[in-house]
Amino acid sequence: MLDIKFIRENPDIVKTTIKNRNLKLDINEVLDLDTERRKILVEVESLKAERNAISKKGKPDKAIIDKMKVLSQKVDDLDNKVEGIDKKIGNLLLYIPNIPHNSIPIGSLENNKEVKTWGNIKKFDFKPKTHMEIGEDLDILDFPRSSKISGSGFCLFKGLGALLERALINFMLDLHTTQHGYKEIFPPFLVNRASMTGTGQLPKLEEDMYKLKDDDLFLIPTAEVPVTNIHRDEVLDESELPKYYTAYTACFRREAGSYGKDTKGLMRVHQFDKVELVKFVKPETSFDELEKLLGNAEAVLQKLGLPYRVVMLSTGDMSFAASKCYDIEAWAPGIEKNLEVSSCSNFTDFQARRTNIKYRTKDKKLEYVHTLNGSGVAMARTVVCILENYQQEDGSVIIPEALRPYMGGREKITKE
RNA sequence: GGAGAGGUCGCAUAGUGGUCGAGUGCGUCGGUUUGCUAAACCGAUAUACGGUUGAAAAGCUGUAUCCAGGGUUCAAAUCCCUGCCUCUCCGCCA
Repeated sequence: MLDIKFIRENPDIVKTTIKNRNLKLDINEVLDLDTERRKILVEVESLKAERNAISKKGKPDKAIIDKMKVLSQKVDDLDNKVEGIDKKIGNLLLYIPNIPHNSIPIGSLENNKEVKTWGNIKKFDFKPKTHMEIGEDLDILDFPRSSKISGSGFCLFKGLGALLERALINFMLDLHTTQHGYKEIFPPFLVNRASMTGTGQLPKLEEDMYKLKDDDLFLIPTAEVPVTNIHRDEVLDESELPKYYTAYTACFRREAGSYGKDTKGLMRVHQFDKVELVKFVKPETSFDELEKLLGNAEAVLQKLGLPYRVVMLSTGDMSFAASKCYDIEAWAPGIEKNLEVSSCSNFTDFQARRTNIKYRTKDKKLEYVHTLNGSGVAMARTVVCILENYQQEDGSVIIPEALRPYMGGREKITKE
C-alpha cells in the first residue's frame, strides 16, 4: 500500500496512476477522511493530555472525578470515531495501486512491450503432439486418474514424468544457490491470515485461495507468501542487504472464475510446483536488482534450451502491487501457445509497508526495504514446453542436457 | 489432546490500581580522563501517528504502544475475559 502522507502530498500522481492502470477509483474519499481524522486527533489528544495531567496528581476528590467521567466519555466517543475512520482509510488504501515506474508503457494488454526473444522456434518434420498426447503415450502423465483422485485440474506424474519433475526442482535450486547467490529456503505450505494479508493475497483474493476453515490457515498460492513473510515485522541491518532467497514449494490455486480457459492438460492446474526467487534490497538498487532477477529466471530457460520471449507489462496489465514487471513466456509448439512460466516484479516499498519490513541505514534511520520476486521458474508449464519442444518423431522425448545429471544420466524419455 | 508456568525497552530483570514521564544492570553510541588500550566517570539510547517552528536539515510539543483483542474503573503494565505464542511434564504419533 501507499503511504497516506504520499497520497496527501501527491494526489495528482496517484490519480494519474489510477487512470493509467485503467482503474476506477476515487481517492477524494480517502483524502477527506484523512483530513477529518487529523482534525479529530487534535481534539481527542488534547483531552487525553488533560486527563493524564489530572491522573498524575494522585487520588482526586469527588468533584474532579465527576469532571473526569465527562471527560473520559468524550474521549471514548472521539476515539471510536477515529477508529472507524482508520478502518475506512485502511480498507481504501488496500485498493490504491503502486506507482508504476516511468520506464513502462502506459496502456493495457496491447501496449505490453516485447523487450527480448531468445532461442529459435523449432521446425518439425512431423506434426508435433501436445503434451497431453505425449504424456499419455509415454505413460508419464495420467489425467484420468488424477481426476479420479482429486478432480479436474490436477495432475498425476508417473515414472520418468515424476522423475522429470523432481529433476527440474533440483536443477533450478542448484542453479540459483550455486550460480546466482540465493539462499535455499524450505518454508511451510500452510500459512496464517496475517501472512496472506502481508503479501496482498488477502483480503481481495480470498475466493482464489484454498482455505482450512477450522484452523484459519491457507494453502500457499506461491512461495512468495511464506518467504516474504520471513522478515515480516522485522528491522534488518543495512549490512545484511541485499538478501536473496530461493524456495521450492507446491503452489495451490482455486482458479475460481477461470473455467474454460486453458483448462487442458498442465496449462492451468490447481496444484503445481514452482521454484521462487525473492529479494529484499535497498531502495536505490531495486530496479537494477529486477534486471538481475529477470536474468536469473532466463538462465533456467536458456540452460534448458527452451525458446522464450520477455514482455514488459504495461500500466494496465500489471498487478496492482508491482511498480515494474516482466513476464517470461516460453513457446509450446504442440499446443501452439506462448506460456507464461515466470513473472518478475519489483514491488518497491509497496509490500514492505504492508508487511512492515524495514532496515536500519548507516546513519541509524529506519527505511522500508524494497521487495522483489519472480518465478525461477514455474514447473507445470515448463514441463509442457520440454515435452513439446524435445519430442521426437518416434514418440520419445530427448532430455535437455542440463537435466541429465538429475535423471540418472538418461538422455531420453521412452516408454518403460 | 491434558496439566502447569510464562510473554515488560536490543538483551536480562524490577514493577499488586494514580507519584510509571516504566526503575536497574548489560549492550550500543557520544564525551571526559589517558602515551595507547582497558577501567572509571558523565550523558544519550525506541517506534508510530498528530500539532507546530523552519527554505531545509532539524527542533519543540501532544497522543499511543508493557504479546494481541475485549472488559472493569474517574484512572490499568498492574484487576477480569478471550485469543496467539513460548517453555515444562503427560498422552498420541510419521
